[in-house]
Amino acid sequence: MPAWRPDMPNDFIREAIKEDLRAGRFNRVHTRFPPEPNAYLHIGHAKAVWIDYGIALDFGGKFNLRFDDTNPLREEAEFVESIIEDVRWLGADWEDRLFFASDYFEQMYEWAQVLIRKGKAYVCDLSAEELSATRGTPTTPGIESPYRNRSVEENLDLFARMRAGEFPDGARTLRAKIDMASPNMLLRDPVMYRIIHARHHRQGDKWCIYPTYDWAHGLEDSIEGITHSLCSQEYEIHRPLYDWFLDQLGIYHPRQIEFARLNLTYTVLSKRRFIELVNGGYVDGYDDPRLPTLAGLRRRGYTPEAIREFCRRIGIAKTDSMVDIAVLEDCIREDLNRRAPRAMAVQNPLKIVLVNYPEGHIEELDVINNPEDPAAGTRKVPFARELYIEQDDFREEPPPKFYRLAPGREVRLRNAYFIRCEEVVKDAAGNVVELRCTYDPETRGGDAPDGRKVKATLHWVAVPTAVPAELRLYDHLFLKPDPDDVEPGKTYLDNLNPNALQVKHGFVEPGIASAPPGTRYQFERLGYFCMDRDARPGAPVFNRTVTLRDTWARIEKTLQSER
RNA sequence: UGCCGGAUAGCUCAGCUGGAAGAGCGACUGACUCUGGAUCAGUAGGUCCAAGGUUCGAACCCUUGUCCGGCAGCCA
Repeated sequence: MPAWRPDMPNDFIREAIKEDLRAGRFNRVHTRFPPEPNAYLHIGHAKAVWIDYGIALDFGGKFNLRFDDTNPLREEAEFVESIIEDVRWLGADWEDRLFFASDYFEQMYEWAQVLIRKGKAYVCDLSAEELSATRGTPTTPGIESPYRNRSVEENLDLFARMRAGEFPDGARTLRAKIDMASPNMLLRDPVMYRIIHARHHRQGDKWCIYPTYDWAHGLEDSIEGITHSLCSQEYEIHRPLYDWFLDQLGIYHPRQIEFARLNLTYTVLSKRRFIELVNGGYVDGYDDPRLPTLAGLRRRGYTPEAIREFCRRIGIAKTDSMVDIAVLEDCIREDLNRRAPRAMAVQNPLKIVLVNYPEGHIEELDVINNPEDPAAGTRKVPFARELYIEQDDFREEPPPKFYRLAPGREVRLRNAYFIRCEEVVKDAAGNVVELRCTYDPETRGGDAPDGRKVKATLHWVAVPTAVPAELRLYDHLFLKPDPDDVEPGKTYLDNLNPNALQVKHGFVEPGIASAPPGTRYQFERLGYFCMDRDARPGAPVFNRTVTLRDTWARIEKTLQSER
């Protein structure tokens, strides 16, 4: 019996595997992740990958990446590449075991002949419509096909001719002969092969009959020596079929175990809906940072570490679950708080002038890169007479509990000086366009020698060296936790959050303006940001991954409701 | 009406072969503070869907009921 990590999670699948090992049903662990190459992976797939790979890791076993490419109508090589990239990015390692179900087609064909010879499969001439009509309903049995009792010889001959391309699409199928009255409708003589004259992304025109999922999947697992075939809940009712094919063939028999698929609040996790959102122009492609695709999350600034931590926290459930997206956000905050260097950026600039600061002078201030990580060191940040601060950080008539800048009030500029607002400059329309302030040279670095305190610290960027930056502020894609929570006649699209993306034209400190795409920062007091691939050197574009945890906003809300 | 799952803290979920009810998030309280939005610490919370049964002992096993989800592609 192999050793396993003593500190591994204690979920029901790992328990089942331990039991299999104890009982001698298997003496090793080998899992696989079997995506169909017809879409981009999303966070739900990350959960599956991390269950499959994590279990292999915990039991000192092996893990395969296998493309389940049995339907040439839907699959494309493009998706093979993106899926490989995503799984590798997540951190799962399949070593040299990258496989394609289509490589097993010949073996599957031979096994199909075995079933025909055993009288367990037959060629059926019913059309798709006829087949559907004779399948019955969940509560009434189906009707047996008139072709069900063809001779073995005739079945073998017709099956060979199906393969040879003698029949058009849909003309015939190969069906398993099981039980048309089974309460499990999947056992009512399911289709094993269908005729599809289409070019396969790897097999080209070699085949015109293609195996269905139910027939193929167990065989793929068997061929690869998988021990535990882990899949999502919707395949539970397929398990009898999975077992039936393997038992009839008498070949090596892996064990299928199902877990609940992931649902996340304020978003959707379905290929079909991604397509609708992209084609409808609601988002800008499959790697749009508003989408929970792995490509989108990566572009948004999520790290593989955060996604793995998320998978660890949500665990493995048997029942359908809806996970609060706040858990995912907490994971990325926790990770980035530790790792992301701090920087200063202003989203909605308000210019201030320090009237007692020398004109034309620029000084370099030493600033700590990450208070959570002393090893991150320090950097120089330029300071000057003219600065940008956040519009929200100034109120001409401050409400109670507003401790930021206001006329006559003193605050600290982070890592710099105390400043006091002396004068408010407005345009003809009465809008505040500039603040004239004084600074206290004695407070350089941010502390007053006389020990006086200020109640607020503001972030800022020096005007002469400020670099204009596009800041893309992302929020939840949908307005409601459950996007399907709609009135009759409306759809989930009516719940789209129109402010899921807000573009701001702000400024960032010069030192970060040319960082390569993918570089992550915490912009002090604003949130975590990640350089987008649309950026050009000197013309930065930052995506907001997530805001800082917003305790103050909650306090403010309760204060307001008390009044 | 058939079959298969499920119901545990405000939310989302763990809870192995029966042996003193757990986590994360959220909430609340406090500490600290040059991010009043960070960080850290602590507190509260549950008729384990209901009723009955087996047992020395049941969240767990059995029965019945209630409610929720899934299943009628030649998709995976």
